Parts: sequence; C-alpha cells; structure tokens
Amino acid sequence: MRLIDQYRDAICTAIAAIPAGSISSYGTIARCAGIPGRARLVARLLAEGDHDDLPWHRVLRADGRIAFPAGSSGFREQARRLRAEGVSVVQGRVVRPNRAGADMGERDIDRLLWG
DNA sequence: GCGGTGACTGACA
DNA sequence: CTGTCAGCCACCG
Repeated sequence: MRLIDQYRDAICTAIAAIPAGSISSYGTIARCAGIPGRARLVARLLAEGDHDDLPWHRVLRADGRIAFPAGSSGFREQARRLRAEGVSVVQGRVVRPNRAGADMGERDIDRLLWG
C-alpha cells in the first residue's frame, strides 16, 4: 500500500475545502491532511493528474508562486483559472496573498472542514 | 538496496 | 528584491 493512496482522501478533502477566490500552499494542505512536512507528497498526488473535480489550481508554493515552470502549459492553465476566480497573478505569483482573506491558513481550512 | 527525480521548504547571502 | 543550498521523502527504474 502506497502512502499516497493512504492519504489520498485526506489530501483531496483539504484541497476541496479551499473556497473559490482563495489559495493555500502544499505545506498547509499536508498539515491539514495529517502529514506535516510532506508537501512533496501533496505535489506528487496532484502530479498524477485526473483532478478535474478538485480546485488544484488554488494550491501554490509556500511563497505564493505557481509551482509549475514558468510558461509551461500547467503554469498557464493555473494562472488562467485563478484569474477567472478574481485572484490576480503577476509574474507567476499571487499578489498580496495575505490581504483580504485571500489565503487559507491551517486553522481556516480546519474550520471549514469541521465547523 | 541504490541513485535519480520532483507541482516543496526554510534559512541564509 | 533574487539566487543558492541543504534537507526533505515517497516513488520509480
């Protein structure tokens, strides 16, 4: 049994909890899924593709930058989806993620998941 | 078992 | 502000 299969549900749940127009990071999602420090595991899960049902585009690096290489198809798609939700992206970076409740911290997601 | 590879992170220059 | 760098760790050949 792969660890990624073991935590797939928890990770997907955490990602699905991010409201439209908000963003979070791989590390935050990992913590919310009960696997602190495993940001790369979250990335690995998303890299498997077939996540049309998840708001994967709301997951960014810890510094607010898009994780894909600049100019790649994934990069453009993520930026497009974010802008479609009113999130401004400049130079592959979300502008002021800490203002106006645009970013989702661990507690915020926990609150959405558990009330 | 070993080495390479990331949709990562934090610290530091 | 940008760029390195060392950890990181599951997965794969």
